[in-house]
Amino acid sequence: MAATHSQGDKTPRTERGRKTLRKLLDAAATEFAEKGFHEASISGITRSAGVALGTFYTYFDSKDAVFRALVSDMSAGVGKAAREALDPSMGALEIERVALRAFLEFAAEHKEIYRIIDEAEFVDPDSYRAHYETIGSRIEERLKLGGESGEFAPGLGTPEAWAVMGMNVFLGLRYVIWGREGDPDFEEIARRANMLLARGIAS
Amino acid sequence: MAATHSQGDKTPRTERGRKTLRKLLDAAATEFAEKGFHEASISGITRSAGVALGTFYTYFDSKDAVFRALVSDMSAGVGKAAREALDPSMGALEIERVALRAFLEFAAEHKEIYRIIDEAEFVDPDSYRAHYETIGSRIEERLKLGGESGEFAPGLGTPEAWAVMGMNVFLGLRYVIWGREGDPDFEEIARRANMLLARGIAS
DNA sequence: CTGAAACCTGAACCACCTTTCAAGTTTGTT
DNA sequence: AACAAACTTGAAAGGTGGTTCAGGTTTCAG
Repeated sequence: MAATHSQGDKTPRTERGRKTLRKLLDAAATEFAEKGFHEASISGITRSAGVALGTFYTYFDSKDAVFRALVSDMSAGVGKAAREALDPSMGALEIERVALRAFLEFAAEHKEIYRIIDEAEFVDPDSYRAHYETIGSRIEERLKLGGESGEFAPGLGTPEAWAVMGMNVFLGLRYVIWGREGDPDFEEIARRANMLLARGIAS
Repeated sequence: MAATHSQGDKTPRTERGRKTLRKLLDAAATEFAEKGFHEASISGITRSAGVALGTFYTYFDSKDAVFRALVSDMSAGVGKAAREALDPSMGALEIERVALRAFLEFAAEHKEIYRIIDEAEFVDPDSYRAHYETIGSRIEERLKLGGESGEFAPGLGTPEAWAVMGMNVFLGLRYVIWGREGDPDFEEIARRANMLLARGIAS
């Protein structure tokens, strides 16, 4: 997952190099999540990684480059986590419920990731867009599959997929990132969202 | 709408002052929307406003301050536009459809606003959160009203409200901000989202 | 008309940070 | 062991842009 960055030829060739790169990526994730892209500094990253300032440029061409590397790694991580939680033998509706619950749990354990991906809207718009279009396509596919199996209405498409994605993201924002005392747990949230999805809100 | 900013005592006292402040706010909105908060510069703002650099500090304490002033003005603008499109005599479901269509149309005409409010997540997190919590509360209220009138299921609350808000925001992102050739029009989007809301997606 | 307050000006100050580089150290291969 | 390539170092170059300020101009109440 950390192999295909294809920027010049900065890939480390020795064990020591690989370790330093890993330290830099971890430090960068923390630094960017804590301070945001612009407040974060390379010297902060190298300090917290325990290497000299110049070492950074052995592995990355620029501040933007390390941010981009992080976004694509993390976007891949989200996708992987979602795929692993799902089991094609489940019913279509059940899949959506489990996907949302898995998403909420993943978000809760990786809040940094979400701050970084959100900031990509401004620092690296292409990756940001690619991230949501990939997820949207995956949801759309699931909806179409559900339509074919007869569990979902026929004719569902991109608008419904983006509606579902928006639901999920905003429930994550409200109940994971901004969660409060006394909020319902993730299971309950996923259940209610699934109810909305299944029957709508009309009486 | 531009009266309550309460930062120190920088409110203009003469006609000339009010005009300069307006010019600065307009220029700042354009500059921030085009370049984003960090790439935008005070000197760019004052240049495009046609005043000297130092004049900026007659009206704002800092770059952050002018951004905050913009966010709260714009957040208020969004709320106002939504309220004006709605008519309490409409059915509860119809209200949601019209609200979404109005939101999409408003977003299409004020794309700058959305870039600025999104960036507030990083520059002015409190305003960002306040923005969505206000909108969420308003939706929740509508859902509860619909529940009382018997048009909606009883027991709808915060999770459903945030789900609806997320739907709307992401449909705006996909079809307004990232709209493509051949996309369905806003009326069609609102109709499909409303269908999902009414009956869900189960067959 | 007149003086004080409001407003405007733009050069200079200043703090901060990304990026470069020449010199030194470590690693791995022959 | 010995050498080249990989890696590390940190001082300093080079920029940027927010913020200040002392001095000038405009406004407006009395």
